[in-house]
Amino acid sequence: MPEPAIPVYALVDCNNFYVSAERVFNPKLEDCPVVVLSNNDGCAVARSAEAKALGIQMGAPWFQLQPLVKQHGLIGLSSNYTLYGDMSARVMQVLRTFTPDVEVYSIDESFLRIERMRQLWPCLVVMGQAIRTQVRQWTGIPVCVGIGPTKTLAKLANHIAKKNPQFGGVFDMTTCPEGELVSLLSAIDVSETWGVGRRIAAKLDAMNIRTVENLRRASPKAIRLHFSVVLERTVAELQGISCLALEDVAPPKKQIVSSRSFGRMVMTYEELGEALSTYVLRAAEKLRVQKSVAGALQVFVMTNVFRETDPQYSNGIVIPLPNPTNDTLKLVAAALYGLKRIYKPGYAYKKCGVMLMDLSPQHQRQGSLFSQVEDVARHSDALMSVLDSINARYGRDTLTVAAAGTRNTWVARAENKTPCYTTRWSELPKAWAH
DNA sequence: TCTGGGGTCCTAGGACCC
DNA sequence: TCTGGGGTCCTAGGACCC
Repeated sequence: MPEPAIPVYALVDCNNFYVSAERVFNPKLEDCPVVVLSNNDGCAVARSAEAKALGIQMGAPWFQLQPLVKQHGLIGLSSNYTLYGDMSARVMQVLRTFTPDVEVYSIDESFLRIERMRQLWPCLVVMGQAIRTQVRQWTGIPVCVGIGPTKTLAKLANHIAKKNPQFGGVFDMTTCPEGELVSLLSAIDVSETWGVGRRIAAKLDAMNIRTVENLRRASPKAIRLHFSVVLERTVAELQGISCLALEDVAPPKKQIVSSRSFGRMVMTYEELGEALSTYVLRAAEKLRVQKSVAGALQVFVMTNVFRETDPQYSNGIVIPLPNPTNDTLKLVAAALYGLKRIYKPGYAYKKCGVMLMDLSPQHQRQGSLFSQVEDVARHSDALMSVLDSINARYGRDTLTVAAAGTRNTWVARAENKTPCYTTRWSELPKAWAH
């Protein structure tokens, strides 16, 4: 009987991912302070090292950064999620050439199970370096690698690799002498721990737990008493006891949300309805990709909370769908019915959205006593697959629904968006020979 | 003038049942 | 005048993540 393997995890994390993805296609962005902005050119959601050095915080509103544009040549790019999604897929593809045991944790990070790789490489740091080199060479994206006996420690190892250039972008906690580890973890604020957010950090601070090392030394029982089982698990993970497994097959989503802020205030039911229908279209597309049907849908609207002197209103409503569906037309109809119930005239709306809930697998769709319903479902499936294939072939929104409107004057601002270099023939980067 | 979007999990408390 | 106990299910809200 082979011994059950003691796990070793690697966390591969792209450096300043959105900025790095933009730099692959525009070398002029190299060495400049660059931020990538959220939807509507609202806040900075990714920052180059130079931008971080200027003191720009995650989530800083773009309009407040204008002085830095003049003083330091700060560049603000509108987000290009098509590009980032495609670049992300390429990075993950490279990781899979090292091991099939890959969990894509977010658009810019993956966990790898690597204990079996020990036999193939002189040591895991060498393997980590090989990953960095290969990803850089094949995609242009710089990454750092953290290695540890649990996911939580691999995350911290990655943090150490990022913050300490002497490690060359790879840090292996499994071979680090205890003394050195203690001094490294003592220098990291407890809030850097995966699972410790603002609230918990404040509570821990009151208990004199301020560094990762402090939390690692805490008693899991005491932590369970003051917090929940989640943080108890985190402490165990810090102590090297693996509680979180690699999830290499992504479970289907339990809810799908689509919402956006508008480029300008929207007053009328008609315009809100057009925006909402557009979001339902997106959500329904995602729903069909994972082959699910929705049993309910929530609609919500809100005014601009930052304009405190404006009259404020926000509301939401859940619309049950007695026959779970992934038919865009039915979902749009339900959403508009919900909107009618909560819309109040006289307010300046800033945002609305839709959430698809009670998702279940499409093939488990409940049968009906009446065969007619089955026929209708078949027709709906056929129509939706035509819709999806036309839009996949000719671009999103080639085929849409009338309720989504055609003027769309409410769409978000995106004043500095780069081309979809990798996903549209017409926007391929051009190379000029001299 | 301008402040993002999309997820998951856990817990407490109420409704309801026997 | 006396007024149980235990279980399940559901939901809202709070915490976290990127």
